[in-house]
Amino acid sequence: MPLYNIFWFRRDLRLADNAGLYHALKSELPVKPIFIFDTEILNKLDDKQDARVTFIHGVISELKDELEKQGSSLDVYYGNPTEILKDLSENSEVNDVYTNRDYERYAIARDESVKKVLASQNKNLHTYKDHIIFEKDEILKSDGTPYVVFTPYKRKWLEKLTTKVDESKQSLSYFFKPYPTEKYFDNLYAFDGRVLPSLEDMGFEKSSIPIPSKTTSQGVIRKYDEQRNFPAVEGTTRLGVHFRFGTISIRDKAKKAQTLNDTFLSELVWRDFYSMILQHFPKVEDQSFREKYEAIEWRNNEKEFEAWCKGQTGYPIVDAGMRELNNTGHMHNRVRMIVASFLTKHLLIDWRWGERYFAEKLLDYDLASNSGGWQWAAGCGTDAAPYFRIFNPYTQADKFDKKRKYIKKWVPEEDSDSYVDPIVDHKEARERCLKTYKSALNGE
DNA sequence: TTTTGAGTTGTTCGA
DNA sequence: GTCGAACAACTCAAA
Repeated sequence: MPLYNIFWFRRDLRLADNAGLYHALKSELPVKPIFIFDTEILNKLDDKQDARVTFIHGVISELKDELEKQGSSLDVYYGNPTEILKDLSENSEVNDVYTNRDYERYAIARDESVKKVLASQNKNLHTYKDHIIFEKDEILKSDGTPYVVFTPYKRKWLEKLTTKVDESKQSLSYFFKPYPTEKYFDNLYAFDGRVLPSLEDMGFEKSSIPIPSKTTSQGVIRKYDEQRNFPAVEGTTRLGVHFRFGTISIRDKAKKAQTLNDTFLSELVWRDFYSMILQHFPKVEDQSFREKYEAIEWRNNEKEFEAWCKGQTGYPIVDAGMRELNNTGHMHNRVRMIVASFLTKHLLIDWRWGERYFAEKLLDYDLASNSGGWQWAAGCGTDAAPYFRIFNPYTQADKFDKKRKYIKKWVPEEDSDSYVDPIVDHKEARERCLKTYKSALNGE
């Protein structure tokens, strides 16, 4: 019986350019790939037709097929990762476990306990950077502390790209270089994988929400800066869900962004920025980065929250966005800002309520970016919009959906009697918001 | 240590 | 219709 290493897939569901898989395959021993449907996460999902579960299930099934074509397979488990890896580590054929790093609070705790369990068998958990370009301590100010303002962070991030780490002659940044994982497929362990549990086995049903393609036309990226603000146009890449689950490589896309469009590259820097913020300041998961803002007296009216969720606020651009989200698991970025501003400022509902709703619905939900974005909108974040910057939903619609194509698609009744009246008056809500924020921040 | 310049995505008002 | 200033001071980054 040969000794082998385990490669544990998590948020890196691909074979190409996968850092941890590459390192595992380069180790001396054959590699057995595994995936775990984590009950700690799945049990918290209320929607039994969660589109992300359907998506992951499909991806895992494909991954298993691909590995079988390589003469190997994928062992898929359903349960608590620490318990499963404890059982596996007691097998004397298992040497070490390889995986890619995950930076969320739950994942960090989970990996710590897995590490302990493995250590009790004198086995190691080897972890690698794969999900982002730069980790939290790779981009720091000259005094060694983290940036909390985006622009200087980005400057340093771009500078770092050009640093020479090795002597290769390639002009491609070292940090964008792909891991030639496929070259080492011979080192995959030959075995018959366990039977893949069905969605129903895990208490879920197939969702009918389609997943955006992972191939984006170069044209979209090339014109990203011109077109990204118009929700009626296919001007954004919709790659978020693929970054989230690692079905594409961030290095590969960053490399393309570098040559095709600075603004798109900038969005990928934002992704690293908010990941870095979450790593250095884990509290931002559910607390305002700026403590003063915890003093805001949210109105938190549940009826109004429900109207917002359902897209029944009487503000066409807001309702269009929420209905797009509810129906597709996606919302255009410009509209995300508008609905977030509306919830926190017009309705004075705690940004955490909105953040949780997005977490439930968004295919591309990512804790770091989601809490970063919501805190930006609420004004309580790192680099936040000043609180008096309150989006006017009418002006935003005129500017970015001039022909009302997007609005008409989701709110066809906007001009008819059947459309709900505005839930609040813009001017009154604006003044109420300014007053509420002002008194909270002045400690009154 | 002090100083200086700057900060994703806006809106409103009045000239 | 267009334009600039005010919004309200504050914190951060870097010299």
